[in-house]
Amino acid sequence: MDKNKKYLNIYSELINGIENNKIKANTKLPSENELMKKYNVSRATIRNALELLERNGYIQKIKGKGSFVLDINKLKLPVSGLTSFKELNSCMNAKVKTIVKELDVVQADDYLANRLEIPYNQDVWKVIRVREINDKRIILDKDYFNRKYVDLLTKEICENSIYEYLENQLGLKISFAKKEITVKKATQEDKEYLELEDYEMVVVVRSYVYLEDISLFQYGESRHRPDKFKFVDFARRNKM
Amino acid sequence: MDKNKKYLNIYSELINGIENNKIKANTKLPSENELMKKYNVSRATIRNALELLERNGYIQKIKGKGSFVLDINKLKLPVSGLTSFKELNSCMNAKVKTIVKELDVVQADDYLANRLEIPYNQDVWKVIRVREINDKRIILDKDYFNRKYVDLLTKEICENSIYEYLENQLGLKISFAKKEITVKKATQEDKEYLELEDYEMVVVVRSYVYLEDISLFQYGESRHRPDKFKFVDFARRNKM
DNA sequence: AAGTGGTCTAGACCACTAT
DNA sequence: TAGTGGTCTAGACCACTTC
Repeated sequence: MDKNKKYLNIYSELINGIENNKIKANTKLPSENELMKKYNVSRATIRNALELLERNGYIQKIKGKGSFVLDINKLKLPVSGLTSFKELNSCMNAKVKTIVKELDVVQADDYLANRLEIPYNQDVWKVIRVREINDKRIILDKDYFNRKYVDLLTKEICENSIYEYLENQLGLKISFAKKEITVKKATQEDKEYLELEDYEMVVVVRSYVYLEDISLFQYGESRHRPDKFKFVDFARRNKM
Repeated sequence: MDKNKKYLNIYSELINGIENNKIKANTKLPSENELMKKYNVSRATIRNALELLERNGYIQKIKGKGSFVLDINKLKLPVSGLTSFKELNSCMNAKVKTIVKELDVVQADDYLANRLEIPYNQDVWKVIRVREINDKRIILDKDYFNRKYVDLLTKEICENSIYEYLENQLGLKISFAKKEITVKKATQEDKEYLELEDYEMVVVVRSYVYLEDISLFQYGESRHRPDKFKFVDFARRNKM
């Protein structure tokens, strides 16, 4: 763990304290001055750590007063900020299963070429998965990966976490994503794959995911039964 | 504008360049070293400015390479990050109208006391508004404000922007919000106020909005006709 | 007046990318 | 090897809150 990055170590030490309730919500953190002494680092390092805590909704700094610990139980952040399945379902206690319906290399048609910003006919991984939650088929995930960045995908990888494979095995660095949430009439495909009951609509989450070097490498559509969908967002007011 | 904050001035100068296309997408910004010389400031100041640009999706920094300008047209950020109505509808060219259906001070029942974390029976502003987009009643906004922070609200204020009033007239500093997007069966009230056509469901955006001193001052529900709803999010991968 | 976080300076060394 | 952004230090002054 210890990557010799002092501010990250301090950051995670503070997070641990907050999540284990050793540092209580609505109390003050030690001042930046005190933290400097405690960790024997410069103020900029402390500020780097606190900046991360603030950005991720753990604390709120107030000028002249101090850094206040927010109630994470009340604010319950979207855990990762990027992954679709895990992020969109905070149903931690649910029984979850992934069924791979399709796993192919296809050649980009106009639609895909456009979505992935690649030439027509270029190779693309196509992955269609159904997510079962508590034995009900609730989510249909259709994902497309630029083959240039992903040489191989297997059924096993797709049944577990593709992202874990991409990041930990292939060493791809995912940096940001654009997401779009809309509601659409359910298609024939939705009705086939999902247990939609009487619902006529699905929630569609489209994502465009980029690597660290700004290359677009994935386009995905996550289609949810509306009653089971929930998206939680923590947003800070922009400066200026 | 010049608030003597160098990094904010540099930040907005760079934003202007990007938005007016003087600084082109997919090109590199000058290096931090060059920007230091250009603006005659220290590197930390430049880094403060670039950090803001990166956080807001204008650039992507790549170690060893430089700061690359992202295509804002492709990524189209949620404009403000907090306000409900404007943020959730990027229909900029649409004709928009707000109709105030109800504007009262009420006493918190159990539900509201819970939502706003105030004692039972405490005074709360209740505002119910219908939003017309292109002459169709599309959104029903139900907002509740802790009276402690908002002494007076008028029909005129509610027809324009309540937030503008709170921030610019009352000087309230809004700092962050928790939002939750779900889809629910339309209620009788939804059907009454909105032109739902055949849709049986509405998209519900619940927000809890906090001031700079961490006090919760607003709870709101924004109820949307599903076909007109769209939420766009720009998310960065968390460190660690 | 003392303490807090916000801004800023002027250095330094590092890991990474380019060539 | 030279240039880039990432981390870190040791100062300084400011505006704000608390007393």
